[in-house]
Amino acid sequence: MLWSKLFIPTLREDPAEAEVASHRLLLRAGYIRQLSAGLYSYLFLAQRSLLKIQAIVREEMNAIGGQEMHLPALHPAEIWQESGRWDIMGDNMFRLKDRFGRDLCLGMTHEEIMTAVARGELRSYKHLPQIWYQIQTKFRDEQRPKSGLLRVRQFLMKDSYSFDIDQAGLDAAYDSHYKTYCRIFDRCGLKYMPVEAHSGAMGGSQSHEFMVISDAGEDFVAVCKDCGYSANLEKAVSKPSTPGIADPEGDLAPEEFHTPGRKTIAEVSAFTKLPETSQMKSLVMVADGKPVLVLLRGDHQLSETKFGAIVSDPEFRTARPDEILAWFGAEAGSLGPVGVKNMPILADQALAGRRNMIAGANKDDYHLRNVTLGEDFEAEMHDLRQVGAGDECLRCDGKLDVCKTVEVGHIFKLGYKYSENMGLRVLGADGKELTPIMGSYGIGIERVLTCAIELYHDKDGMVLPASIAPFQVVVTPANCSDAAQSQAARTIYEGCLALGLDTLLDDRDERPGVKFKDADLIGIPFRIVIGKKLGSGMVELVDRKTKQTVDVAVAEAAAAVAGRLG
RNA sequence: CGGGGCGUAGCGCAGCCUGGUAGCGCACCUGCCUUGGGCGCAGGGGGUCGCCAGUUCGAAUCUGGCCGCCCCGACCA
Repeated sequence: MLWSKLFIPTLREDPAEAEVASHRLLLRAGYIRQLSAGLYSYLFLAQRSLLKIQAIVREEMNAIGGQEMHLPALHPAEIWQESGRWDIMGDNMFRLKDRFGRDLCLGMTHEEIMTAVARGELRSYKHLPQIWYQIQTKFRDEQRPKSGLLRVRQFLMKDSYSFDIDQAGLDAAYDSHYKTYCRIFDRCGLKYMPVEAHSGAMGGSQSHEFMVISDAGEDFVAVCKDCGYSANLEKAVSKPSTPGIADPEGDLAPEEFHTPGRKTIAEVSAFTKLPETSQMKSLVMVADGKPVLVLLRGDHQLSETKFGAIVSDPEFRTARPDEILAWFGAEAGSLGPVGVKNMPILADQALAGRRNMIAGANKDDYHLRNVTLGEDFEAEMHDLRQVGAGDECLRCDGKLDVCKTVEVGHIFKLGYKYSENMGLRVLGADGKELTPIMGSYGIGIERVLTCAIELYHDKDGMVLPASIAPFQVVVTPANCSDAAQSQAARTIYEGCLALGLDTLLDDRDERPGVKFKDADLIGIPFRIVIGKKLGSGMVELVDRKTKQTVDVAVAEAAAAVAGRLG
């Protein structure tokens, strides 16, 4: 295509509101423009790149028997009420009413709709298995859209759904999606890692996320460099580090001591000259309207995801100061488990086997020493702790790292939640009704592009993988008013097209510097420059990533690019 | 939703404190010039100063309210 005819509004300066690299470059390179918070127009370049990503996704989904569909984005409330998610989704779902006052919503995902299609039509086990997918716009009323295309209110998702007669079938569908996702992200040129994930509001058992390591991300993942264990921090497990010093021996009785003004773990640690690992941290939570006392080792953090799963109330909260005072007779900072009778006590496994620790005395400015779980109080033991960097891997004793990541894909074994709630049944070979088991599998299309930019950029702009770049090569005559250069550029451009390359001809009447800067900014992998060397029949082939330049003959330029693209 | 910041031309910003003509750079248009990393010269177009109200002879500037956007936190298939 001819650059002079295209709308590619590049900016010389960085837009003020863009912080993360991908956001800044998408705006500067003329890929996107913002309409409103979390709503972006995808201009020509972005659309080309997104279409390439979608084409890769389609090819790979079709290769495992996926059948593409197109479903409504506007859904009646009833269908979400049937699955129970009308209430669960809360404010994250866009809701509206039609002219008759009927409740509708904009789809955040399509489990309900796919299941509704299936239950109307799938009658026999012979119809299974099925993999259905779509690549469509999803809507989420995010509390805080941010970071350009990373967290938006309207975005493209490939979501597929598998229907199988039994667990083995689901396992196979899950496994083939896992492998397909690896192929898709490989082809898109991403560096990514599959990690064990928490299945969240989707429900279901097994789940993996496909994560790209990036400071722009919002998810934290624990990774073991030695054995490859990796899991979302919401779910990750580890061996706690060894306590700073061994516990005092013996069957000692709790003993009160004065700790004036020492409220935090760190303050009590400094005051007692004992490491934080010698303390019990007491947190007061409110779940289902009732208080719960949570105990952790002093240096550990509560995993809210794990806690929420145990109390099965996603709406739990921390207790207010007035509630704490009423229940404990003391303020936060002097709380402990000894003598607590009016609420359940949940203790983290890291406290098992520990003896004679420090805890709050439930009396302002006092703590207890020699507190032992199982002797001085009883508690339910659970895994409540959030893994921290430096913890030991449970599988191999290696050290765990914690990385910031962006989620580009997520696969779930849904189980029977939707088929059961929504009445999807087929007849089995034995003539009895059976409930199909489902899986659901998503890919954030824009996030593939965003992550590629986060991973691959330099001071001059994007360095996109050729498979998802809007064009593969740009042909740049240095001086358009030079007829020979223009003519040679045209010839090479047509040669590239003839070889099936996505080619851009920069025929703009601009100075060479402008064209070079723009080409670098929008991230086209190769550039053929026609300049003064044309006199000796040569042009330059420039690699965007390495900036390395080689001279090639005019007649061979197109083939040289094609060769490099493989 | 809590905390912070910002709203002046398409983009980046100054002016506001101390009220009186709306400015700069880039981009854009015309002409000349130039042609290997965002050239140069000359001329030109473009802004209800986020919105509403108030104070004042007079408001981009002071006061109040509202709206929008960004960042941190909380939240998040």
